Amino acid sequence: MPELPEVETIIRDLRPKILDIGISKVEVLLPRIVKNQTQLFKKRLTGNSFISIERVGKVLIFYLRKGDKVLIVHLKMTGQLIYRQGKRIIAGGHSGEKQDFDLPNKHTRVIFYFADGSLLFFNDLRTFGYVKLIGLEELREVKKGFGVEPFSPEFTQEATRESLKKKIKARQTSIKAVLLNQEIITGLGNIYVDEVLFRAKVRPQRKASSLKKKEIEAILDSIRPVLLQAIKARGTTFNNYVDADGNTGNFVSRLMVYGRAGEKCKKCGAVIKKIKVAGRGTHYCAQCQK
DNA sequence: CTTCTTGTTACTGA
DNA sequence: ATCAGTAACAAGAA
Repeated sequence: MPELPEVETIIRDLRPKILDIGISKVEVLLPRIVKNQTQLFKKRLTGNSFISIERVGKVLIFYLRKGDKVLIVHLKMTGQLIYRQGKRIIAGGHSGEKQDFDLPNKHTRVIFYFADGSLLFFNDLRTFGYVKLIGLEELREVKKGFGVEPFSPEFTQEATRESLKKKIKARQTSIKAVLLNQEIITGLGNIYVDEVLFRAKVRPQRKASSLKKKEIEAILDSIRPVLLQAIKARGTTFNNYVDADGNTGNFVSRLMVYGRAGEKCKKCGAVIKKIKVAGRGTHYCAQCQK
């Protein structure tokens, strides 16, 4: 499940590899993934090149040298962007475990061919993800739909914090549902919401409106540290995620609650519980979190 | 066979 | 209009 740290890791990996390299060919193996715009897709990308890559929440934005469109990619649950230097397997690199598989494979949906012989594969087992071209106007609309970026300068500003506190207090649903809502704060998904709430010592099922000022502050203060640690570990591979080199992330061993139901809390030894909140599997320590 | 997995959105009802 | 809750999507694992 790629969330902010995983998407950020992929972008950082891709930048030095594919920027300003000509795109010589594009292959679409599943038209649904490019919103059935295969012809337009090929026409706009072939002979073009990516000049920069940005991220909004969990969405990747690839800016193009030519034309007035940008390419946006959402990995949803099982999407992957894997870069290969031709057919050669890239040795070493990062610390994650090497996923040595052949590409393309049956989950490959789109292939980008670069002028230097390298390849970028968009793989997606469950095909919820997408790769699509949108105009700058639509890009503005997309960006508008997202809330505050945890790593933007404004995130720590007093005015933003006050506004976030107010928004959270006003919600009549669980704090977990609030943190999953990309329109308030962007980038958190099921794994990191559970981790943030553990760090903040707040139970996920608590009603947002019931939280004390100090508890909301603890939550806001926990977001950056949790995400930073995860980025440092190159993300969390729970089942499907791999980075741009096809390597798994290393954060699983550092998870405090997610995926640890029935195991002992690393802080207090109590058994980690698993319940359903906001329709999602939710993990917490009843002793550490109140 | 059933149940579970999740990011996002469509839909429903308040 | 806004908000909240749930089903749906897809494909595989257990």
